Amino acid sequence: MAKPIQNIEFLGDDASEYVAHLAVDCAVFGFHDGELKILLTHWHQRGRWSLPGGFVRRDESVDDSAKRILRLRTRLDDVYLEQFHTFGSVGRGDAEIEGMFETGGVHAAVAEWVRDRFISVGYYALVEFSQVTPTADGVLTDECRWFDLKARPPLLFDHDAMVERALATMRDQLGHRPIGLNLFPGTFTLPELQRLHEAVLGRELDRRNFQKKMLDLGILERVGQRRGEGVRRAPYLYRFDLPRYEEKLRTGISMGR
Amino acid sequence: MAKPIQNIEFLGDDASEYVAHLAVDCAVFGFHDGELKILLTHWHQRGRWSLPGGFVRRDESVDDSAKRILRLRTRLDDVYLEQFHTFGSVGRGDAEIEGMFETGGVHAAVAEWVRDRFISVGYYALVEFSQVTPTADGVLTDECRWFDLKARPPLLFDHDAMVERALATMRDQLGHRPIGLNLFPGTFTLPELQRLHEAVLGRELDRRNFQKKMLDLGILERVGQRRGEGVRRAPYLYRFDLPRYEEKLRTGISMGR
DNA sequence: CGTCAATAGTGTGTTTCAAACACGTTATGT
DNA sequence: ACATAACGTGTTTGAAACACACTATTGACG
Repeated sequence: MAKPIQNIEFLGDDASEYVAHLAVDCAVFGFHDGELKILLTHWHQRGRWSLPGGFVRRDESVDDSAKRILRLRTRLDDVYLEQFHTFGSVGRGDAEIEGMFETGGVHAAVAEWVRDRFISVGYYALVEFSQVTPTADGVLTDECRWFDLKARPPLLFDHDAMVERALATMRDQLGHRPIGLNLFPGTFTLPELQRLHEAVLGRELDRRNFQKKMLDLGILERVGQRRGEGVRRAPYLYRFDLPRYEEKLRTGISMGR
Repeated sequence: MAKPIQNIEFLGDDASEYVAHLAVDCAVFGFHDGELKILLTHWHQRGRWSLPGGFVRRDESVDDSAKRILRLRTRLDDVYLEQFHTFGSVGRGDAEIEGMFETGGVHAAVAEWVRDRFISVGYYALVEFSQVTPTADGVLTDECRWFDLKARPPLLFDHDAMVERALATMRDQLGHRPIGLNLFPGTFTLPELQRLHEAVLGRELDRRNFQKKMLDLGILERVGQRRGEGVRRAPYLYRFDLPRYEEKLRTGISMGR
């Protein structure tokens, strides 16, 4: 095992700027090469991965904490973010934290603070894959990168359960908000959008009904034909018609399941 | 205004048994006389009402806190309980707490603790109206009783927003879990069940489709005919067929909207 | 060099089932 | 008998499931 952490400067010298017992973890989703991706950070002492997380400053809302943590790990502002569940078991992560912090050092109080009981508020984020610059904090974690959701490693703490819950929430929301808007750059094709929905739902959809439904919503605008990259017909490119999209959000979208 | 509180024994002498900054609030729903009811507690210093709430003990999960708080206010065990959202704004409830606690007393440290920033985890509960014995804590609150959801008073803190969110969550769940099981005593009639669904959804449903759907689920069992209470035909009584109900929960219920 | 197979996308159906809506019947008490 | 509310059996409508045909692109090959 790697040596215990002594430098916990990122918390401030005495952690007094942060709300005790409270953490935020983010399930950050992207979409690339027809696959749903998730952003993970690597804990060098454990040699294992977790969701990006952080603590709540005394002067910011929990929502704002999530935004800040996300900005630190992705270098992105204005990200689509939604709280999905709060995790408050007694033992969550004790085993993983054990031995990770120096108890006798200058930051003994901070080590104590970190090893105390924690409740974590879970958020999920939808981001444009190509816009993200994955960034580790360099203290607890030494690497931050995308994983294929389906091929992700087992995670630290209770983060596997968090991912499952985040996905379940996304599935529920998929009928009410077209999450493609946040995951794609300006334009995309209907087959891409469909693959995204399939990845979230975990099952295949009927192309004809899917296209009918999406186009009938009236929030998509065809912008041209994409140059084909292989031996096949080129699909049309679309973009979201933002005014109509906002209107639909108000009246309540229904995109079935 | 009433005099500040000095006796905060319910927290323990120094609040050290509780997790700082963390609270739990419960939206407790019942159903009676064809109306959806909510349980509220009255703060005598403020002369206003709030959701029943409490703090998280260091040795219990947040879910268990909610169960304990519920037991204290309803005298009921084994209640259907579900977390719906965590509220973490910076200013939530500052104005209402201000001046409610004695600062110079024996419990100065506790007063400090209570007036510090709080994040609250919201739960909603579904209970059998007639089984509940509403019980105030007698310290912060002097009364606890049912209100018609539609005729509830404006609540303290951010509890109005909490109720709205709890209802929104219930509406989403209504399609997946037949919440009637938790709100009714053993037996009930289909018109009653429909009125419940209508109260949650906030709109009327078609009786014929509703009955068809509910009966086709195969989780209801007709047990007899109720004596009519007025000038009308008596409706049939039903009860949930628990084994089939559990089975349906596994395979995933769909009751439309 | 044309055409054909392979691939992936698009367009227009029919069938099937659930939601919306109409109408008639049954039980009960005044 | 009539007023009331519950119950039962429809038809119409719209969305989901599923079938089939057409289009565009490119590389292989006679």
